Order: sequence, then C-alpha cells, then structure tokens
Amino acid sequence: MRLATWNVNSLAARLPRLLAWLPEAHPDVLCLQETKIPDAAFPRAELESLGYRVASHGGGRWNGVAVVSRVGLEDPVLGFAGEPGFPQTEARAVAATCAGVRVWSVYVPNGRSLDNPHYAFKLAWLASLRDALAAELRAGRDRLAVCGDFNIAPTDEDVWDPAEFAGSTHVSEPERAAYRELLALGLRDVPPRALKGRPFTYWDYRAGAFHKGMGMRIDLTLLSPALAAAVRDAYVDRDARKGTAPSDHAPVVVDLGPAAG
DNA sequence: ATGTCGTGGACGCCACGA
Repeated sequence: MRLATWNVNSLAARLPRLLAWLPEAHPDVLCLQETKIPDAAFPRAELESLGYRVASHGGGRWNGVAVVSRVGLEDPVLGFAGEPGFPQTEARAVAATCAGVRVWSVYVPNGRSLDNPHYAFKLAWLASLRDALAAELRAGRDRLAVCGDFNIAPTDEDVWDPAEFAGSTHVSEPERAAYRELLALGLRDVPPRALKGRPFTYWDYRAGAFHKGMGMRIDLTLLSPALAAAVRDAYVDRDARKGTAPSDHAPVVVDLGPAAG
C-alpha cells in the first residue's frame, strides 16, 4: 500500500496540481489537509474518475480534511469524541478504513503564538486527539495510520534554523511533549528520506524560502507498530512544491509492504 | 526576513489566517 499525506492549502486552488499528481505518484490512500472547501463543493467526481473514493470533512473557508482511497473506504468518521473547538468545533480530523488500515487525516491547530488563546487550543486539541487514538487502539484497530499537518517540528533537526524559532510555536516544549504523548501510544513517526537536503515538508511562500532550504518537517505519518514494521520506503515529494501554483507543503509518501496489506 | 499565498466580502482592495 502506498500511503500519502498532503496539505494542499485550498483544494479548489490546488485541484489541477492534485489531478496531475495522483496518476504520477499513484497513492492508494491520500490524506488531505487545508482543503478549505465545504463538503458539498468537494470535487468528488474528479477524484472518482481517477478511481478514488472520498471521505471529506469541510465546513467553511478554513481548515478541512479528507481521506481519499482507491482501495476501499469504510466507516468514515468526521471529527472525534470530545474534540475541542475554538470555540466551535472545526473540520480538523476525518478517519476511514482503507484495505484494513484505519487512516486518520488530521490538521492540528497552528497555535499562532505562545501567548495566543489558539496555542492553548492547540495543546487541548492534541491531548484530546491522543485520547481518541487511544480509544481506536483499545477497540482493536491495531493497523492505524495518523497522517497530516501536525504543526509541530518534533526536534530541532526538523527546522532549518532552530535559533530563528526561539519563542515561536511549532518548536515549544509543550507542543513537542504533546507529540511524544502520541508516540507513547505506540505510534511511530516514520522518517522520510530527503531527496535533497533535509526532509522538510513545508516552506513559507515568502522570501524564497523553498529555494533557500528554509523549511520545516511538520507533516508527519504516525504508524502503529504493525504498520511501521511493514514500511519499505518513505520520502518527501519535494517536486510537488515546485512549479506553477504549488501548495506551501509537499506530500509525504510512505510505501508499506505486503505484511501490511 | 512577514517580502506570498489563500479566502470571503464587496467589488478594486482589504482583513485575516498561515
């Protein structure tokens, strides 16, 4: 199974890039974030014409997530029990079962700044996500993949210059502790290969950040042990960050061997 | 290093989020 995750920063704006990328990368399952599109407007027919089924969770102009699969899509669930809002619940998580793998697409709140209420929301959301994932594992869903934009750089190696991030979100100890709490469930963060430089997944649009290597690894694929053991390869498709009208994130692609189905 | 994108409201730009 080829599993991928991509923050597309507006599915409407990125549809041409996505429709070009799908036949090229040919993922079996793709998790999307920042679709920024209501479910009623989701380009379902375009994806279905490529053989994919869709579980989308989108409300308004912000956020929005989806699971896209060409190997079956069962038991879709939008959001999760106890999910905190800001103040209303937002479209930040969707799960579905694809070829026996329980796949979650998540878009973790940004946090904005350490003194912003959105930062407290981010930490509360992550704690609630941990509880929801623990419940999935307790329910016997031991082939679990949690993919998406976590808005956390797990270590200083995951940002281009740690000094630039002093006092910022994405690198703070409470955020990293929340990330480690997810690993404490037994999930493993699959390290992607870098095709060039370090395996960053996000580069700001401004200041030529991509070409200067000023990136971060904040898009993660957290796999349960049964899936992590089957990883054959993982890489960041940085070509998708190039060219005309790219997202500011690149897709992460993970190949799982037959052991994972 | 905040220089770029995306959205929607209201219609040629602005506010906001990332």
